[in-house]
Amino acid sequence: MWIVVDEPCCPPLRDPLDEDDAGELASLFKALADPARLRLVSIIAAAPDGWACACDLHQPLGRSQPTVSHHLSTLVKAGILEREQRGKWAWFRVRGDRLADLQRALDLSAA
Amino acid sequence: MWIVVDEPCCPPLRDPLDEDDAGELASLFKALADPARLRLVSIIAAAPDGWACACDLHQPLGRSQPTVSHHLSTLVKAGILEREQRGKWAWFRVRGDRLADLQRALDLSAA
DNA sequence: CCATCGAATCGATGGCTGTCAATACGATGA
DNA sequence: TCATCGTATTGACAGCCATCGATTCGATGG
Repeated sequence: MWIVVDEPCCPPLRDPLDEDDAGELASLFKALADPARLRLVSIIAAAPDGWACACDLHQPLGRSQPTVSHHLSTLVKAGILEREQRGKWAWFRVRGDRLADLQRALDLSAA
Repeated sequence: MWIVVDEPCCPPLRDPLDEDDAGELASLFKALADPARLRLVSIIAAAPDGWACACDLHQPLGRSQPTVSHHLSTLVKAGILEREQRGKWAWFRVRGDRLADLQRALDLSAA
């Protein structure tokens, strides 16, 4: 009796991105996978000198203050925003290097 | 009696990304905000001619067949993958132009 | 027409998350 | 020290989502 081996439909593929790297990269994308957070990054990036005060973010976003604070914290934890305390105000800046990392990660399309 | 107006902590900002655009962009990022989907894109992009058969994707991913099918469908719906039926096999290709769109969207860091 | 096989859909489930009201924290200034 | 104001945290809730087993769909070949 034989084991009949079907011919494969295609050659085997190797995996160039392991589970750990994928998880790390996914958490970066997840930080940007929300309209409120994207608009936050957009608003902050458009600030004259790159720094924006949290007090100016609630109103244009149309979200409550705790919600905005939550999103800012998420973006900081992901490394996309940088936070600085000035008196009783919190200021934020976009970390362009992290966005550049993401851009580079999307270069697998060039492979 | 006066209404005391505090001086603002910073100049007002304009919003360069409206809610609709943000939602559209966010759904693109959301499609990539999962380790399994990132690895799928990575594996498919690494295929010799750019096309990969679904039958070769379950095993390297370590996920069940329905789960992989669900993720592939998500990526196709987001426009990141392209699907083609060949006999009883489903083949997929990465749409580099959509990834390029994402790369361009991250250019707000250059502003 | 039927058996087979690859892929998609269904139903269920556990976990994650975006949101807000209420509250607590922290810095400033009187 | 106390009142004020900006911000963070807590608690709660509703909705979304990744996952899988079971089933169904669809195409192929006998």
